[in-house]
Amino acid sequence: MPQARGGRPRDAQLHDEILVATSKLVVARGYAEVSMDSVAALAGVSKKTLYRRWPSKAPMVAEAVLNAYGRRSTFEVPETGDLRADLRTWLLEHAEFLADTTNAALIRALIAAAAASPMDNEALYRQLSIPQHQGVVARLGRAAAAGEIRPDLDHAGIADALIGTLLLRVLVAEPRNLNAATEFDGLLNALLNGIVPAGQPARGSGPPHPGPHW
Amino acid sequence: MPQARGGRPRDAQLHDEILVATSKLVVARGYAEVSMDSVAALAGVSKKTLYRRWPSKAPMVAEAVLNAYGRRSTFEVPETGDLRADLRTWLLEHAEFLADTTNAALIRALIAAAAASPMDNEALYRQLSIPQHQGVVARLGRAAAAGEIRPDLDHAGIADALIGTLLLRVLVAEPRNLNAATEFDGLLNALLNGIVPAGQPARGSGPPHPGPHW
Amino acid sequence: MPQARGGRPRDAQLHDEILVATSKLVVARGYAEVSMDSVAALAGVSKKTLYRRWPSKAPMVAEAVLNAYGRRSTFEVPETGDLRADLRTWLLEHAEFLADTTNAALIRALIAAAAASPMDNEALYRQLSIPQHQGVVARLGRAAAAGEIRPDLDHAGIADALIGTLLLRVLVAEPRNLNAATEFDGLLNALLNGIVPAGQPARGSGPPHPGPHW
Amino acid sequence: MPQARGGRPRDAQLHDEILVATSKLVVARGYAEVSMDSVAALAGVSKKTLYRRWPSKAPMVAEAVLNAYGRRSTFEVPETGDLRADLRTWLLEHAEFLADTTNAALIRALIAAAAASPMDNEALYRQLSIPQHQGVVARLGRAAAAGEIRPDLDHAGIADALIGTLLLRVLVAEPRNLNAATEFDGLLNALLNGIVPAGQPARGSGPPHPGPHW
DNA sequence: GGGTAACCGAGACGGTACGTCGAGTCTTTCT
DNA sequence: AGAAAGACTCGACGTACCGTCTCGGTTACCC
Repeated sequence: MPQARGGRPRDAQLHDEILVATSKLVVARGYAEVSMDSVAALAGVSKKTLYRRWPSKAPMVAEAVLNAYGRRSTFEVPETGDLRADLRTWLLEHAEFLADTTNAALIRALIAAAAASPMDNEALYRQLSIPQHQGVVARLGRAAAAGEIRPDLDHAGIADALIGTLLLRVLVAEPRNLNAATEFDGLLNALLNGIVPAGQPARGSGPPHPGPHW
Repeated sequence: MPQARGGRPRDAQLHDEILVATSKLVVARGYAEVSMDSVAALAGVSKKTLYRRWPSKAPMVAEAVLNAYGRRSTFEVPETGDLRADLRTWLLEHAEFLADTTNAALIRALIAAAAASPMDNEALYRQLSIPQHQGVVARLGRAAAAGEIRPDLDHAGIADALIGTLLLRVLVAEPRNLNAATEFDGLLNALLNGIVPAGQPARGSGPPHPGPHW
Repeated sequence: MPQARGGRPRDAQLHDEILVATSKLVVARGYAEVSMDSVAALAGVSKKTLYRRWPSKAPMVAEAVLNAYGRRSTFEVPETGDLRADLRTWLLEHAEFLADTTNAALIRALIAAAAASPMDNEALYRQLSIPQHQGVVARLGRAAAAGEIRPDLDHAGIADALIGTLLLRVLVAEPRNLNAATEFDGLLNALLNGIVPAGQPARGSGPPHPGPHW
Repeated sequence: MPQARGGRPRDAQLHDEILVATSKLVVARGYAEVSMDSVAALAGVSKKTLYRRWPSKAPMVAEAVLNAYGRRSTFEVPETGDLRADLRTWLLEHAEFLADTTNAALIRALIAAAAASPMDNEALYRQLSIPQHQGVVARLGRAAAAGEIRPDLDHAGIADALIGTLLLRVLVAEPRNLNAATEFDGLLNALLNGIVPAGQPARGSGPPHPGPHW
């Protein structure tokens, strides 16, 4: 049996209301401009209640962002049978998602929150990236099982490259972001078909995988 | 142009002392925990002097980080003639650099500084990533000129993927980071030789770009 | 021990336990530093129980102080037939009582409680001072009836002066308090025998009261 | 020469503005309802500035009250040659002063401040009472020098009795305060002419003073 | 070589947010 | 129904940091 026999239980509904209020403010004003008082006011809650649930502002905002983020995006990699098209669709969906001011604000707030509490910033980023990572890895796994791609690939490494590309785009936020499609096509072209000319394997061909017979 | 006719000139040496003090504190405590007062105290300087040189905390920290970063790393892509080996060397150098807590802290601080002043965060990131970006693009360009790789590639897209991978690693800082080599080999294997089986181009291969004739 | 169905049996006992806990804390920390939570914790009682019995902190502390005070002192004015000696004894008893840090702390707490709830501060002070006031007035009344003192005196005014002297001593707490005896003797000397020289009534002697024929 | 070579000096004018704002709020709302924020707002000052000058609320309010009090009342004992009339005038002036809501509020605030910081509450009361004390003692001294009163009196004890009477009146604040005159007359009658009948000295006549020849 | 203009250290200042705490109320479960 | 436990609102507390300003005092340039 659990502890906590007596006493009024915490209001579970408040948890959500606080997170929603927090993410609204984060989107509207950015991490630094969100104060605990403003969150408390918007959520109709006292600061004490905030601090009962989170030790400080950073983890509260982090949870709010993760919560809002998870609510808005699943972004499972589609599965039409055409891997290139599926990955392209997935990348474009993300690019579009991040092009939305609201969503970009959330991500930036998470970065700020992570910077403010260096202790757990790894965990924060991981929570953000792992779902996507797993989605890509799973899709590649199925492609491999279907013989669509070579069997000796490091799926995690490829997923990291794709996610890293997206991450770099959020942070740098270049104006050329608008035509994300051609950039992604360039990457996918390289990745799918390889950089080296078709019949000419790169020198010192990759030790860890069973080299092909060329 | 005749600026500053009269008056005592700024002490150029102070500039460096301040930047060094700032980067020390950033490494030790993280961006959020570094206060202007603490920088002033450690540098033996008044706050006024700080604000005479930088408009606010974020650009000061950014310059300090860039300064410290530039002092420690050049990381030009080597050129042995073996592209795979060269990129592998370059990736590992960076991974090793970022595995040092001090350096990772600097990068994280820069990201935090950028998040704190969204105005110029693009410029900040670009200052950090562009040198590396250009290095990779130049190396790919020379490889293309030498016929070492296919001529129709989007070098910028590939560079972004590599840099993005590294960026993701700093932020997420997974424990598996220790054996970066195998992950990089996986990525390079995919990138160099292509994901799809050797003789079987992916379906719908590269529509938007002038597809080659294979 | 048979108790009622619902649960008021501890009623009376709890009351005392709370008051004792309160007065302990008041003595140890002073009025402002005593929190309802600390009282509840020390008394092993919930805050709700406190508020079931008193409307707020001030009256609770007031009752605790009055309770502790009444338990420690009666201080009836003695009646040996010698008024000066009796008043002197009474004054010294009080001075000694108030020289005890504990007791002085109680009085100060009561004053603080009264200041905190100006509504009923009169009642508070009166509860504290009236018993003493009545004691002095009664003693003076009997002295008057016995012809020991002049019949035309304002006993209440004299009592106020004596009590006021004591009150001033608690609050000011001068180091010279140690030899209270001589100060009291000085006051009693003036009060008993008069300030003006024996045979020379003060000018404008006592206009408002029916002056005697001297 | 004093220390504090460098640095911007404290703005001396702020000191007064803060004290004035504080006493205004104290009069309007009472001690407990005055917050540091409200004082800062009314004085047009930051909280930091308040805490630079006073360690906490209590001494700040105390100084403000003492300041306002000293500004409003001198209450030197008049000197017409008629001691009884002079003391009567002085007592009535004080009673009238304390009957004013504003002034009573100040005194009560001082009491509350003293209760909140038990450390220096003695000093607080002393600052309040000493000027008055000295005034009465001085007046009595001159009366003694003029042969107006007996030479063997403890002037301090008498002053304490008068001030104590006033203090008791502030605290108890009885409705009968309105006709303070008759109460004071009663006290003065007793004090001036003595309690015991003219020709009949009290038994056990006061040891410490040179007893008269009865 | 005396002015003057900008520098420098020190630190007060306004503003704003932080995280804590106390008073008093309310809601649960247990007895 | 009364009691313990403890969550809840409200609002003040005292601290910290940012960026500005004001001191006394120090250089450098320029006339």
